[in-house]
Amino acid sequence: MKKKTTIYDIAKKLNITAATVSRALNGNSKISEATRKLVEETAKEMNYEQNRLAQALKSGKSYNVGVIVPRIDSNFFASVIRGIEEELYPKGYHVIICQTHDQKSLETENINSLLNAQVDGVLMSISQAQNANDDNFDALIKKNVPLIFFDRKKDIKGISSVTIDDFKGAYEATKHLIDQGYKRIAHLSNDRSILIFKNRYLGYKQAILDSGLEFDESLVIETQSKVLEGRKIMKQLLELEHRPDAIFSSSDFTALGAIQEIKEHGLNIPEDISVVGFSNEPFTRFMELSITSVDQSPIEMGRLTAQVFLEEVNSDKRVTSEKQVVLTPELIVRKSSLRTPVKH
Amino acid sequence: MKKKTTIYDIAKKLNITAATVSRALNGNSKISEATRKLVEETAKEMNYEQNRLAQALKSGKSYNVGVIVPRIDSNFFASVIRGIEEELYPKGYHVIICQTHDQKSLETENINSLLNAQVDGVLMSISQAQNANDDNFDALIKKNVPLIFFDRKKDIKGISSVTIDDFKGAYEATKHLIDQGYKRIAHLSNDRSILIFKNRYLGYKQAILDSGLEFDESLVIETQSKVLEGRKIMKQLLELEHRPDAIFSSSDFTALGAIQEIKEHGLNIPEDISVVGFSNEPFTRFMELSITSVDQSPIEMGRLTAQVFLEEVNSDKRVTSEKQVVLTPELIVRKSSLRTPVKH
DNA sequence: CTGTTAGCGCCTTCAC
DNA sequence: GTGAAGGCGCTAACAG
Repeated sequence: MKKKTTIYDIAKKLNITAATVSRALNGNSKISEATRKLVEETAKEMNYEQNRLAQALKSGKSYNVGVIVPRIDSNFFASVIRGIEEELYPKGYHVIICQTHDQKSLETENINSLLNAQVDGVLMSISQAQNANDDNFDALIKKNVPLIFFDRKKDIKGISSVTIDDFKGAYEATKHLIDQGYKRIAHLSNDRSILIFKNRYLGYKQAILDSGLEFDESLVIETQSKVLEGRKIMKQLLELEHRPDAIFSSSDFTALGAIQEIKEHGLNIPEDISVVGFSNEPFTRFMELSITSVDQSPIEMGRLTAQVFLEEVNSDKRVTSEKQVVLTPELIVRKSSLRTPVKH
Repeated sequence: MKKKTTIYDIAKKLNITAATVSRALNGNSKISEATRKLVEETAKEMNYEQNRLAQALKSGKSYNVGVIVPRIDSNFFASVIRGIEEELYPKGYHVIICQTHDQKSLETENINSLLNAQVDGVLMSISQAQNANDDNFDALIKKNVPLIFFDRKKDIKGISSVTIDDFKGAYEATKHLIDQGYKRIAHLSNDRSILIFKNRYLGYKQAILDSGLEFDESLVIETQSKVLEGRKIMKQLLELEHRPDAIFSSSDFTALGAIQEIKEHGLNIPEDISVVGFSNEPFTRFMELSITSVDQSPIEMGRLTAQVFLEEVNSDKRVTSEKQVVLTPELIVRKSSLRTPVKH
């Protein structure tokens, strides 16, 4: 690597000290307009660029934040990340992205690795926990590294979070099905130790109870957010003596799998069985049979998460009580659940 | 943040110097087994962790590498990134991911930003260039920061790359169509100043010429890798007096758009029009009408890219000639192009 | 307003 | 084998 110019080089050239150069470059108020200009010009002339590593060492801040998600190849997480970046880049922060692939071991590894890299904070969506994995967060909390959950959170005292109102989203999705006349609505759930899935389940349940329909726990099935899992589960449901006439899935991917299976069994959607997903992944719109889903405004979620982080990192009092931001979901009705077909 | 223990703390406790501690921890040979053990134990005991910022400042290496891609919410790029991570994490590197969203301005911004963060290298897939954007790379090259292209590359002297044989992939895809008896094959291309698209075009063209069919340049259309673009273009093609009977698309997303448009016009796939995409995105498999596509083994591509980076960064002679790794693509035949339907 | 000094945490000669 | 000293590049406290 070519030798880079430092503030000393500038100082020497101008017969002043490095400190002065530093001050001039950092907008310190106690500096003459003349030298400031001079320094700035010379800096540009000499192609000076601040060494962030040195600055980081000095300040103890790396200006890197870690973002941990289950995976990045879903539009939802990719969009949240985009929102985070949009908010953080202008403030000089970089984002290090880690994927857990829903494995606890990777989650642990990622956290340690980020800690080791001296990140200034960690924004994360937790992975599916085979068992409680709170110890993963302990390391962060113990070191007082700002931790903020988005979407998939756990309730931990003092930890802020940005989520959507999953209960409401699920409630409305289920109510939409009920309003259409469906009576036996199954719910494809997911690991309910993760709050979003728990809340979607509760919203679903409440909608059913509120409508006076019978709530049948056996129609609630926990699975993973994967197309093939959706197929597998749907297959079981179709073999039921008294099969469901509608599906509310906590994931678009499982919903897609369910749809495939339903069609393969020669049934029609939404006439025989109606399907609603969750997340509003782009493919739900692009399918020939477009899928009704719940939008989570992921970019907004990312921006808000970043903002909460910035607030925390810029406040000295580290004992601030946590902040819980909750976004409102939006049901997007499409063909897969609408008995009177609409154009979309 | 709680005060972290440094090598000085360990030194003080053991009545030795920080230098000795450093040596013990770094596996320096000239150190007694006794003190090494002692130091290691005390380090663990005191919860010591190396401050990577300090080490970075000292060594001039940040152990961060930048990865720049057009977007991360496509399975292809997400998978390449996964491959890169798998290779780099064990070596202590972190990956900073940047998206260009195919905008040149963002590409420039990202490069500068990464440079500013003192990354040890940049692995990138270039964005669609409205005009030549070589100056973007100049900054990197000038600073002697290892730059490695994957997938979307430019031919720049001294810059290594990892790609697949796009010509071959396109040739085989086109040949597959020809073998099925299709005679008027259109090609949905993309910015051909990017080599992958140029090569896919050339492979397509060669397959047609080799088969004795007439090559019609008007059936080659440049567009963007987006579903809606695919629809738009397909609409135009369908209005042609002598419309094509097959489509070879350089992108799965455009292929999907084309398929939607074809269906909407009441035509059958693959009977009336056959469609082949490129990239083997998961949705091509999951569609009811599964889409024939060309697999690019993205994870492998990521791993190889990372390996090339590691080689470069670990060799002193910075004037090594570039390395060009080329992977072999694989055509995955599915319903959208196979006249005798198969199960998939 | 600007110079001096010191230190962030680590590593690497150079001595002994 | 280990200690002493200096420096990576920058900034902040203290002088003046």
